[in-house]
Amino acid sequence: MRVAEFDREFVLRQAMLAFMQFGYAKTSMQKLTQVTLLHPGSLYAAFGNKKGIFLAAIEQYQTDRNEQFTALFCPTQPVLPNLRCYIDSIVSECITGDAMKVCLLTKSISEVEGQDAQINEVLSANLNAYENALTQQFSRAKSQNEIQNVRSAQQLARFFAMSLYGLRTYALTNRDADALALLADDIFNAIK
Amino acid sequence: MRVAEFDREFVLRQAMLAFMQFGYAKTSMQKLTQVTLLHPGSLYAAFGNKKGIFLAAIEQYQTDRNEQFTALFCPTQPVLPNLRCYIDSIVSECITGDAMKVCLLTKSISEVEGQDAQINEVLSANLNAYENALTQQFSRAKSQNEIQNVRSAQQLARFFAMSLYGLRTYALTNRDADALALLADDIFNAIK
DNA sequence: CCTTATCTTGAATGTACACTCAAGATAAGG
DNA sequence: CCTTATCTTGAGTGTACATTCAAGATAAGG
Repeated sequence: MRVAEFDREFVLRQAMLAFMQFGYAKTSMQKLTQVTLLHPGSLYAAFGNKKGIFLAAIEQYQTDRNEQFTALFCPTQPVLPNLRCYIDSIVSECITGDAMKVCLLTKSISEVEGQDAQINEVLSANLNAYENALTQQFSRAKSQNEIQNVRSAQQLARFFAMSLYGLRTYALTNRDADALALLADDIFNAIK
Repeated sequence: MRVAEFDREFVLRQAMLAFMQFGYAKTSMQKLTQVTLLHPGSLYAAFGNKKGIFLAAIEQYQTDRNEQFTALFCPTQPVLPNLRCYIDSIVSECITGDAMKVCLLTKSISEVEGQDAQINEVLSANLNAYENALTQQFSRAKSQNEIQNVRSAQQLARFFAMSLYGLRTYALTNRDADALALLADDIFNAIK
């Protein structure tokens, strides 16, 4: 007879940013109440427990990323320039140094791998979906003769995803714009 | 008038393995007492606090890795075959699924980045040293005409290091031996 | 073999955490 | 406007944590 007052998307994006910045273990419920502007009772009523907030935040993260992805990789445009834009946007995120410099999925799987089966499954599924989305793009690039590479679209997607994971990790200790730009060039050249 | 009874290297390697498996936050002092077979008092007397144990474990990790590295990259042998062996050994570590499948340095920097200045510095310094060691190898490979790549030795080293960071991350959700072998091939081809 | 400095032991301490719950507030239905 | 279901509030609870410390054990020096 009464509707929830808080904005679910706002709450989950705030939680998402906290998890990206501090990691799962170091994001306390107190910190979550602060950034979401919700009290413990409301958070527990809405999401069950800390793990529930985390899984919901991951879902929100993936939703947001999918939107960006489909917006950037418009099917009427050639793939390669879009891929280039995509890499450059990631380099930008790495340089600015805010929470988005990390990928919530890879940061989380690196932290909690082997600790919770459910979290592992969700993260794996999302990372696989990401790889599949990239495979589709490489497949289209090949069919449009944008890429004359002998490697399969899946293989190119895997290499590309792997490289981006590495790029974000590398950027954690070297935020030099030129160095990251050169690495981005290398990645781009390696998938052409 | 009495000498310490425990084997410092054993203790630090056990701690190192725990930190690699569980991460910094989830490796409790209780767990450290279990794996090191030492009581809290001894650990605190020897290393000050948990952070001290962590930093000492990182030092041990780097010492061990340097030994392996200099053993593998013998200066009388050509570089490229050694690099190939090196990648393959990392792929093996990723597949076996034990603690060594992760790099303590990158896993730690991913978890605690921005949380403790001292830990950040130590991890950054060690990762830089790793990049420099790789640069030396690529430099030698170029001077011996093993590599006709136009990119600088430093650039090749950065790309190689980045790729390995990515490979280890990728392997966390896809431990398929064939997939990892193909990615290893791609990395090797991209630096030749 | 006795002294003494140092190590070892593990129970105890204070703190921070995830989580609960009962009381209070508020919106929809009649 | 009153009822009632649901949300909000925040103090409270039990647990797990990092850390301490005083008592006991043990090796080296004289």
